[in-house]
Amino acid sequence: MTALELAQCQLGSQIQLARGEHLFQMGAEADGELYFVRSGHLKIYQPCDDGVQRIIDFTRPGDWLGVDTIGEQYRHASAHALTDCQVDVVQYRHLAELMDEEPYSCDLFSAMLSREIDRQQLAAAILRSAGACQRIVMFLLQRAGPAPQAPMLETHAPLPMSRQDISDYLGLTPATVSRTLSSLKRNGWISLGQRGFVVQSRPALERLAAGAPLAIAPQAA
Amino acid sequence: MTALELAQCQLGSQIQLARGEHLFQMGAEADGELYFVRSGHLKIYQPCDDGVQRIIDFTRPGDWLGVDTIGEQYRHASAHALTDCQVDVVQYRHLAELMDEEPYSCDLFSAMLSREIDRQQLAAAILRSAGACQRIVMFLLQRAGPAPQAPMLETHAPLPMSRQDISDYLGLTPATVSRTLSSLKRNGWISLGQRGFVVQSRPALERLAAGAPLAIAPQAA
DNA sequence: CGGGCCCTTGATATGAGTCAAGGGTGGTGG
DNA sequence: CCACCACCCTTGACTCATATCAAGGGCCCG
Repeated sequence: MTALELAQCQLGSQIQLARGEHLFQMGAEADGELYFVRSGHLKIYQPCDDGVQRIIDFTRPGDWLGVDTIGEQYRHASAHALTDCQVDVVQYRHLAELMDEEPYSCDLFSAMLSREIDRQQLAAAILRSAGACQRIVMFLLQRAGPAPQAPMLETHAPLPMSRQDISDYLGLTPATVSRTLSSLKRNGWISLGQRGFVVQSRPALERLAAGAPLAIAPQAA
Repeated sequence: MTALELAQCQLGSQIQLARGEHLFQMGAEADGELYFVRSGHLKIYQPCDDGVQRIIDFTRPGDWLGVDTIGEQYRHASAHALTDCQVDVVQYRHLAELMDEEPYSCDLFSAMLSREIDRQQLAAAILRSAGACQRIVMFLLQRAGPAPQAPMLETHAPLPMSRQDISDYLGLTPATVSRTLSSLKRNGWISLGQRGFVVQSRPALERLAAGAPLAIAPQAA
């Protein structure tokens, strides 16, 4: 991964995206371009026929984009900036050349694609088996990242997408997402800010993610 | 793809699996082995804690297995033969060497992984947005493959997995799957055999897959 | 021929969706 | 700088699809 980062340091040009701009649109020429997100958040979605959009994924800094379109001519989805973003553009052709020269870069790239497959399989598994509350809590824990060193000090995690986007991504409705978040807040597990949240009891959330039921509105912890 | 097939022709050893055998188990050493299914059907699943198993995927002849574990030490899932199978074993290391020598083989491999990512994204999108009937019909259409040349001649498609497996894969219950299949049969869209089915009205199924509602038990076509 | 397992089917329960109204927040224009 | 407006978020009541529970039947295997 380090090598890959270095790779795109040298090979890629950089673009700035303002909130609301598109990195690419579904159906556009892919041109063998991959993207590496340096900062900011994007959503990947397919504009569905009836105006509704199907959210495929949200990116975080350090993610790659466009890896589902290697060897394909046209983009399968659109990428929309939820915040201002810095994105590196990397030609797949350049990576391929690098892979010819550097012996291990090919392994790194394959491993990256492989991890992406695994990530998608995990997401699908969650959609198959988990209920609304479980999905939402898992989503929050993913966004919050790994537990901080000092257990008392929980960090503020950004949540730059709309409830509609979240619900679409999780296969739910905005109403259900809102209700569940409110419940979590009422119980004191999390607190909600404008465009972010804070985990206040990671153990409780992990219990919920593991399948524990969520009481509707009791005060107890 | 042709090149990849050729590749594993020369590089891989072949194994025979009898129905019920495992190709590999979750947690086993991956050893950088990939698999190419020549014939037969397998299911990929994760043995969940409570004995229930989470179906990740079903393979068909021509599919690759283990591509989610490149660069990982241990398997993330188990592969179980639903029928007798012929599987080619390919060392990732050998593929990597091939990629160093043959200029385009690297592109083919990347494209294969990329398609796999896309496949998983599509599966997740279906789980997010489609109801029970839609999921089942899409599943059947996938299994049936592309429409045959002679529209009248619909072929018999195998369905070697149990209802439990299907329902788990689609995020439903065996009861719902059974009910829906019965409805489809009653309406004359499909016919069901022991371990397979026949599409009798592909247009009707495609309407359903596109979102048309399924009447409960009318006789009309 | 007998037994177990899976599939089918019915009745009922429940989680999530739908519809709808009210409130907060951010953005825009005066 | 303030006020208005639009959009999104929240919350409630109700509906509906799908899960659950349970019983009966058929197929395959021993």
